[in-house]
Amino acid sequence: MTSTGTRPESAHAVEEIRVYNTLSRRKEPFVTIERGLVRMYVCGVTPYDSAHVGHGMSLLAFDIIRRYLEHCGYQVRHIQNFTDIDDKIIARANVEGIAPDALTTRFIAEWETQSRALNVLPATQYPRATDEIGPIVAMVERLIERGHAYAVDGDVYFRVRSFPGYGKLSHRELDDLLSGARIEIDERKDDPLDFALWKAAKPGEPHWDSPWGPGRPGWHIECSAMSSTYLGGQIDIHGGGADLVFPHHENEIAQSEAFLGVEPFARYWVHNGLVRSGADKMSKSLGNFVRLKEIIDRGLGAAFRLMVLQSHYRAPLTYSEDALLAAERGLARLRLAAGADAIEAAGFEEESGGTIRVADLAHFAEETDCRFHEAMDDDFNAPEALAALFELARAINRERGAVGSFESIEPAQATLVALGGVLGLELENPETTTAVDAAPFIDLLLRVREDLRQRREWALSDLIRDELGSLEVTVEDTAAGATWTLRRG
RNA sequence: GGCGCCAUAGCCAAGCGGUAAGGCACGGGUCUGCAAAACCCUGAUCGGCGGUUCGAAUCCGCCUGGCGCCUCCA
Repeated sequence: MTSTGTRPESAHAVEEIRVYNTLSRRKEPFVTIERGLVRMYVCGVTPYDSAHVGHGMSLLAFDIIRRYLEHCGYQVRHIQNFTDIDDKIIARANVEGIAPDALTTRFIAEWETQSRALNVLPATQYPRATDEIGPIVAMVERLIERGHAYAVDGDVYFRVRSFPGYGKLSHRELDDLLSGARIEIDERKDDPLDFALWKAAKPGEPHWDSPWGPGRPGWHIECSAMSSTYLGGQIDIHGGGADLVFPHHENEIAQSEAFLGVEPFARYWVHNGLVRSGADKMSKSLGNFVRLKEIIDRGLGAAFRLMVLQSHYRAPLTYSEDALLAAERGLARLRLAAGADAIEAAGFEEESGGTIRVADLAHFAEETDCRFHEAMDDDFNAPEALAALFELARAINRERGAVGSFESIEPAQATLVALGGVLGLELENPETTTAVDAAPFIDLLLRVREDLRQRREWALSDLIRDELGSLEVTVEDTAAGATWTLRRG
């Protein structure tokens, strides 16, 4: 590593970061509870089905935020949960005729595999709701003691009217919520908006013992409990998709603040925009989703990350096959600029007199570094940061063509690779699906072809290139000979 | 019905008061036996109508179109 792209670990540097807070609806200076440490809780998934592009967007958005904070010298304690018990899990398990935990184990494993495939840094811990029943029950008991919750027939509900700040995150009034009239009236509840903390088990359902009888946690409480267990009381960042603002995060605030007696529960509420498929939100309920697996299996994981980076994390992302392929092309150009292979293979001759240009490029790299950090400091504006990297890449490629000496572009390449790395882009190690089995034969074919080219037998030479092309092998002739790459997709 | 968001070139997408980043595609070049890649050149006044301002894509109002949340959801 070079010193390029790193930041001083001083408080001055980190205080330049501004983060948009859903709670205040504005960008705020980022100041952590404890200097140098970020306590971050990001809502994970309910593992009852395969992850789709929307989950990937959230995963990447927070991975990028985390990487940048670490780059700025913070230690990030990152907790991501699995809500591995709820109605959908039970329903799906019943359909498949397996136990709920067998189902969730499968999808959690899948999630972890895909997370790795997308080059997402592993969270510090991945707690599961079913492993945290003790803390959950304790929290519910405490809420009852304090008058914030009440038990009815084995269920326990949070008394929304007991928490004055209810609605502050999603900026709603209780009465406005009621007018929505989409809530089933349950006569047993004090208020229709009261939500379940604990649900009595129905026959055949998974259950745990509790002071209110056998049952399971309701949605929302598990996150409050896990956050408290793994991060202590107040935390710095609580994240998730924009669709979690209400009711999930609103309810979490009510539970956690009522429980902790501390406000705010999370200093920064960060929400990523939702992925759209055409005009609509992509979701399982709409059935218009693309599975993450499809993208990863096609070797387009890094391209997907670039696609996500090209739009702001808070803005909705319009997903399309075209956009994904466009990102793949862009990624290839960044990698070309970052890589040393091409220049060596091309065997450009050293030229003197490139000094001034080299100085220009070095200077440009410094400016890029500045622009990159300014963009990322401003609420993680990755599209702007990435734009700077693309311009640097063009400058490098231009320089390479003009001067052709590796030494002249190496420092700029180091900057490009370092900054790309901050965004989780591995520009040096393309995820080539190296066909080790076929490689010797392809090399042999190209050697023969080279001989044909020497004899100017273009027809046969082109035939080999075309045929290889139809076999997903792209052949490119350079000044130093032919190169080949295996196409993906 | 309530709350909120968005509308920028063919597509994706930044900018959010000082006169439009970037990516992909298209077209024209350079290079190449040809091709590919790379590089160079080329394209928008920012949904519509008013208003505020010396100045607005950026602020305010109205209109049109679309989306999200209010029910499971990253």
